[in-house]
Amino acid sequence: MAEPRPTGPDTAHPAEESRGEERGRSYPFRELEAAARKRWVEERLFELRDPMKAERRFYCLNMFPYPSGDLHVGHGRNYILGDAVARVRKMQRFTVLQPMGWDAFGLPAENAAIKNKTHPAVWTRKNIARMKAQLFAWGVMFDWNREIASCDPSYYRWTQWIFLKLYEQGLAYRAMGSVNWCPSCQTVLANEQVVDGKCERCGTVVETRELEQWYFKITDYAEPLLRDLALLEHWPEKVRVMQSNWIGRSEGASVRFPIAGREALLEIFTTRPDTLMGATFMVVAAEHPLVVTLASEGKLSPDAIRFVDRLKRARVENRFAVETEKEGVALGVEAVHPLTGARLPVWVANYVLMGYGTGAIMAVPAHDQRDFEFATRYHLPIVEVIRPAEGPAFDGTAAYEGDGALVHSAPFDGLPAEEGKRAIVSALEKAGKGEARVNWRLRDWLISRQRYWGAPIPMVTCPSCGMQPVPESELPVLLPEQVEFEPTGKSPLLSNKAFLEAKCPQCGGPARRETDTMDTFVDSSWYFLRFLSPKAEDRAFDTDAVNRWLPVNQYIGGVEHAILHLLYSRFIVKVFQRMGLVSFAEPFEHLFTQGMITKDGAKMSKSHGNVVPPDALIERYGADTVRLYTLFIGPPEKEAEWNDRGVEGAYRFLTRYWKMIEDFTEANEVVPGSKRPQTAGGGAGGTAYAASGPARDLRRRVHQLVHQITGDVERFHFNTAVSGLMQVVNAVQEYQAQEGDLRAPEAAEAVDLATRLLAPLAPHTAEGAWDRLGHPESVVLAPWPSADPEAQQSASQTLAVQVNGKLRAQIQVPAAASKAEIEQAAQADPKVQKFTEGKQVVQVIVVPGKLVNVVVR
RNA sequence: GCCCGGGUGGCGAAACGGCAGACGCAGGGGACUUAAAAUCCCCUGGGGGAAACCCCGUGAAGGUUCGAUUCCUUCCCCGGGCACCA
Repeated sequence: MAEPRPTGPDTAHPAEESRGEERGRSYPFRELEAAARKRWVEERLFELRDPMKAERRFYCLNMFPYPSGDLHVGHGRNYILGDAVARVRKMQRFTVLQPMGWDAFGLPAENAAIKNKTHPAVWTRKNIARMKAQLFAWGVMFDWNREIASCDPSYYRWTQWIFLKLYEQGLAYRAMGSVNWCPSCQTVLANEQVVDGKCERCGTVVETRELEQWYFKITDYAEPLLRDLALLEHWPEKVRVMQSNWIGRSEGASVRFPIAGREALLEIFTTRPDTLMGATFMVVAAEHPLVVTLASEGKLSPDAIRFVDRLKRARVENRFAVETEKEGVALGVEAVHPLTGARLPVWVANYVLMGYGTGAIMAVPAHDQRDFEFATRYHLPIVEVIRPAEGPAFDGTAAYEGDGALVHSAPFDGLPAEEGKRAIVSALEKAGKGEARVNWRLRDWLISRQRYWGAPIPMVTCPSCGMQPVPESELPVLLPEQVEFEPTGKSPLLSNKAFLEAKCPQCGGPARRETDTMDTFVDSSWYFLRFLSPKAEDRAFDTDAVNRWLPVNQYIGGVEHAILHLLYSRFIVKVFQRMGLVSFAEPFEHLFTQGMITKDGAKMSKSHGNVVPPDALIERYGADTVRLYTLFIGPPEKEAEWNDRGVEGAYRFLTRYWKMIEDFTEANEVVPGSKRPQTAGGGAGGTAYAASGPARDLRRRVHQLVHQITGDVERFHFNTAVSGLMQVVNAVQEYQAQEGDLRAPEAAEAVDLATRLLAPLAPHTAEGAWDRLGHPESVVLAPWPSADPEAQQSASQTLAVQVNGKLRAQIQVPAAASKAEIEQAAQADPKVQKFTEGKQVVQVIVVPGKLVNVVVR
């Protein structure tokens, strides 16, 4: 994947004369864009040479894409935002790393390959070339020397190495379990890849199967993963909440109920140990070991057998339907209450899930609505044990789930619920029947896939030594080229004999290679570390460079990765931190999730037929127009509707900007690319500025806008930054209309500032303008302007005057006017007097620089 | 059900508690042109008025405040996340 030369893709457009269209003439974007990109590549302006030499580093990262083929304008938003941020930081004198890579393993390549009878590698490489050319055409500049692709053996070798490290730590294990099975993709899926009971990829309803699979023990890290969300203050609140919900911590108690007449214990988890004395029966899930044991002993009633079978089948078909009425069957066994010794019947029911807690609950119908409904239906006893100090208590029509004090719970009667919890838990501890416990919703990460296009899991099974990891020195375990990858439900790698045969690393005897491949989320959980040493052959990543450059300063991507990718990446980094391989706890400092771009109210997709391809737009208006419109369309974190007419507006603006540059250079006889001394620089000293008049007004306005735009860019408000730039050009135009030319130093300064502000947003046009303005250096290297606070000041100020909060007049006062003078001027205004006449002025509020409010009665 | 967002002109949207609608799109009028395109100028939230001006207006209703699109309470609608989670 690595390019030997520091060049962009060779499909870049040559400067081409516009065919018949008048557009290209007044604003020659084709020539400008070709020349600018050529210059950036030739001058290697976007390459990070030595990571260890960077003084002020800025790591700007876009989530690397899956190479699915053509990019549309929605994808573009992501890269345009990142590019704008990177360019601003560069102008602010940061050493910037903005790399790009390809999340290149995965099912679509395989499916496309099956359809088109090509190899997934061929399809993937073709798409990468295509997408790279598109990115280049957008003027999005990455450090292509650092390009990586997760399907490249030089990369997945280290994905396999990571697997081995996790295996060494006991964090990778193989186990039997209920797994999500997609019958269409013919593979297992992680919990995170199942959305509304359907396969995230293809939308097929997912089935549950009992299979032996590989897992990463992410649950070991549940606590730090949750706790450290607090460190991510620069992440959107929304994403942190989603992660927090997904990890799902709940505090409560683990309680063991002996089963009458058996050795077995029924262990449950509850968040309400205070209601222990109100437990009147027990419920287990259909898949619970107790049910399995009873079935194998032939002790299940025919009713129970039928019920359990039906439930299991229903779960396969529609296990996510919540509206189902609560149903169950008594198992014919009894649990013994750990504190009272009471006998509680054990039921199996549809509303208890094996996947959470222990798959068994104590039912407290008076204080849990689900238990209440079940108890009512099957006429099970209900005991009230919590009663509020005031207000409605349990009344027999619905469960009371609120707070209160314990009743019918001797010897705990009268205790407030919180104290009751503690007292009951300690009583359980004393009796050896339970203890306080934290329960997590998070499950282990299922990483094996029975598909071809992924990194092979580096394990072998030896008939005499058992399961053995492949030694590091033998990595990578290469993915064989010759396989049948038609999905059969079994790994395609089984079809390649040569691949299957391995040598046992322990005894040297014949062994069999693991044929599952890894979930592609493993590939993407560490790629951001690889960019610092993308070609290293002796290690996954360079610890020193990574410690210097991470956490990533700005990570940008779609909110659809809020859970999966971001959680896994955080997990892997935490594992590495514990191993001493990295010195930071979190991989991404600032996270920005951009909104989707829709067309005709829907997400762009081939099936909707509403995809807006960028190529024709770039051909017609130029990349800068597309960039500017994309940034202007709305707040970047929000969804936005694409509007072709809006593109015209951006084009018109750039045309006006370009006319401004031409008028300016003509009026001042500037020679492009000359070393002519600059007319003005951001607040350059020694330049004589007019004290008043249109030139002074222009300067003030422009400096105010520099201030505004700098703040906008800092806060990702690119839409208002573009609007601010439009106002700069409008101000210059108005000035020109008034004064007739652009020869004043204030005009020169305005043109200079406008160009530097434009540089990150419409970089090609700004580059061309910068050259016309006489700068020998690229605008990429120009300093970001700073607003002169003094220039923003005005000699007089316009204040709004309100009477009782209603706007009534405008007054002009000197900037230095005192509060008393302002009050007086406001009350002297005839329009104000109209409303204050005959009334008593109670109070006058003066907001400096803004308004005056005269309060009358 | 719980937790996040969000509701502002014809449209995309602006607005540290301080002049609601910046900037742009669309629309209307005009200039230039034989004409069109492009470009430039003016108008463009609703109502009243000849005008000056006045009244209303940020999903709804209340509240806090000299002043609320902004803060608080309740409710309605839209988008997203989680969900028989014990």
